Amino acid sequence: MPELPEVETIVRTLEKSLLNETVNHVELMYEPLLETDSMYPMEILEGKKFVGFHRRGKYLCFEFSDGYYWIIHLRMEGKFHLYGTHHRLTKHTHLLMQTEHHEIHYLDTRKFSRMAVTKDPDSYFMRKKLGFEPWDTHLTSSYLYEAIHKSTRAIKLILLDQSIITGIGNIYADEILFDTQIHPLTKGNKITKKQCELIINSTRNTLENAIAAGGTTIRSYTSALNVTGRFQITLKAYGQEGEPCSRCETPMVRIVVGGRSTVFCPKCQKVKR
DNA sequence: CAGTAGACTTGCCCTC
DNA sequence: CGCAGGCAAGTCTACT
Repeated sequence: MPELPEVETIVRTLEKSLLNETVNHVELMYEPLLETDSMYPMEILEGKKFVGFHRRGKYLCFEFSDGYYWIIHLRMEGKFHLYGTHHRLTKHTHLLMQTEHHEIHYLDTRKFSRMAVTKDPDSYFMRKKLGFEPWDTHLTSSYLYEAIHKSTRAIKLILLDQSIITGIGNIYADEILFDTQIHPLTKGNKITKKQCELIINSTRNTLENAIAAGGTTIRSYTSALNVTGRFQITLKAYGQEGEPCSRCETPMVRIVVGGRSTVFCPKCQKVKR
């Protein structure tokens, strides 16, 4: 499940191989992956050169010559396989892109991911209503407090709301709440300004550590391309139901918050209501 | 307007 | 063993 650290890892990895390569051929085999309001078809990228590699929230953004941008959201299982020579396609390979020295396969077993080609990435991301990047200097405890102090929603759902802070998914939301010892059901209007500061610091630390480790490896998910789960960070909350809390040994508990599976320590993360 | 619920998608796991 | 059903994820749309 690629969240911000995984997307960052993929972008940086692809940059090493693909910078300045020209696209010779593009083929989108499963057309619904392209958003219906994409400004251009995938084939427009033929003859264009990879000139920049960016990330915005959980979106990958490849910059091409002549001002084109290919933007992709991997959702659950979108992934790239990069080959030096021709490689056979699998039934989950939905896009093929050939450059001078590489063959890029895009796979998505659940066909859940989406992509678009545009010349105006700013307005594209504007429409997605993304909040601040975790390291944006505008993301302060005052901003976060103002954004949530009247909200009746659970803090867990607030962390997943991409319009406030962008990049946090279900895995890191649980990790951040465990780290800050905040109960996931705590309402936004019960979060103190001090806790807002803790949340921001923990978000940055947690995501930085994950990026340094090359992204989390969950189940079948491989961090990027041919790089498999060699690196793996230890998750203290997500998926740890029934395991002893790493702080106090109390068995971790799983609940459902807004339809999202949520794991926390009932002793360490007491603050509620 | 804020908040919630359903749709989308499909492989996997569990129960019957 | 086959099958039905629940679950997982992030985002968008529709509704209260």
